[in-house]
Amino acid sequence: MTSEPTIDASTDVPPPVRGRDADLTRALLLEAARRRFARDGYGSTTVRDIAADAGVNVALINRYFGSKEGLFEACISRVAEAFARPAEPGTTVERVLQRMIDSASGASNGEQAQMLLLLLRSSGDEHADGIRRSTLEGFARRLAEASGSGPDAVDDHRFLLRAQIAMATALGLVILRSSTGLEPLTSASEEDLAGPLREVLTVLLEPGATGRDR
Amino acid sequence: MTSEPTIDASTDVPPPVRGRDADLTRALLLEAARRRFARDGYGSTTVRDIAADAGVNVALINRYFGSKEGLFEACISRVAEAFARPAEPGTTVERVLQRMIDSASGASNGEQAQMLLLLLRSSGDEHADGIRRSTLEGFARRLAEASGSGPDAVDDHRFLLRAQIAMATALGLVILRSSTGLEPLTSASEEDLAGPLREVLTVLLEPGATGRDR
DNA sequence: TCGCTAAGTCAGCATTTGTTTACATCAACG
DNA sequence: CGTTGATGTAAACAAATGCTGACTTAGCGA
Repeated sequence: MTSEPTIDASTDVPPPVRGRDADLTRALLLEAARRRFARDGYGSTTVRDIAADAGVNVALINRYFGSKEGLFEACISRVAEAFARPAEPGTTVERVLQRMIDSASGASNGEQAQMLLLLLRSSGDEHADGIRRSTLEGFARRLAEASGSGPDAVDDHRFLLRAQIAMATALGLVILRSSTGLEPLTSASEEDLAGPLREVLTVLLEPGATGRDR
Repeated sequence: MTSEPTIDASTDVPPPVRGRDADLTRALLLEAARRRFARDGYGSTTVRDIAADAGVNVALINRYFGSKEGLFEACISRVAEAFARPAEPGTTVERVLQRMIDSASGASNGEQAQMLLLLLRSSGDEHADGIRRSTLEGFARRLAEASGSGPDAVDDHRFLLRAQIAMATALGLVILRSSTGLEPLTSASEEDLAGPLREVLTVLLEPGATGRDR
């Protein structure tokens, strides 16, 4: 996301607007913060780190986001928004499953992984934690619904639990790959991971998969 | 931070007059530190927090462990030791599997969960991170060996990858239960979790399970 | 009882960290 | 031009934090 001036002198009106742009500054701060918070956690990240990464003055964090926690909450909200978007009823198990596989087996420092990691970071602020939890619960609920959770309450509960375990697998995978340099997991290719992951998620989410013994 | 004895001048005896015992002090510090580090992470934990939890003077952290990082490393080493212990060759898949299920589905703030969480925390110190990684890799290797990894190198690699994915599931579960208050996962009983967890781990670790999915 | 050493306490230090305040600079507009 | 409001910069402050050194005290053997 390096700012690219891209000189287009052909157009007459728009001057090469580079320099003062509050929206761009906000975006740069948000991206730098997301990366830092996801990688190092809230407590280990300083506002000066973020500002330096974004190439922006430290004071602007407080100007645009009120406080460090405000910036963190803005990051969380963005992730929540991204996760809440594709809640269409037409989603099949296969779709969601493939999406999870992509997220978990993609680049360990990719945007998807960053967002997942961010959902596990806490600043101690209740509001941010609330957004975090409701985002995770919402995703799990959609997952359970897509996996065929019926009107039966008991089965509903069981499906929800299984969906959350599926989420745990994806999250654990991302963490293990990014936070620790565990090998061969970290260097594993997407194809290497897709197979086993699909098996696991299928067992958890496919209604009739494997004998539900005992 | 919270709940300190404050002033109880009325009571005659009860000031917990713990005699001078360096070993006990060290143990108290280690336990408090483990809990704090596991729950809040390294950066969000202050030495004053730990000392207060342990009911011990702050300066003793530096006396007995050199520094905050030294204390963290001591915690990590203890966890590593605990994880390296039962590496007997007689371990069957079922044994390790049951152990993972117990760890992941037990109390979300139990000792087992705390140790797992600690393995995901980083202080940024290379030495501690090395211990962390080698501990995780060692556990995964033993898991792969127990699951029947043969002399074939390719299969070995596949088994190892699957073992690490299994670890990711257990770790993700612990994180999701302790760090976020995700429901119903957090309040789920051990029996609720054991079933699905066993299915997942079996699919990953049982040698002939790959073709299992109907 | 004395004296010594380990264990523990206390106050403060140097630095970091989040935040604020005052100032500088740029762009638009009369 | 000069003004004005938005944007960015620099310095500094107060609190927090890790750590240190001097001091006190308990335990214990001579």
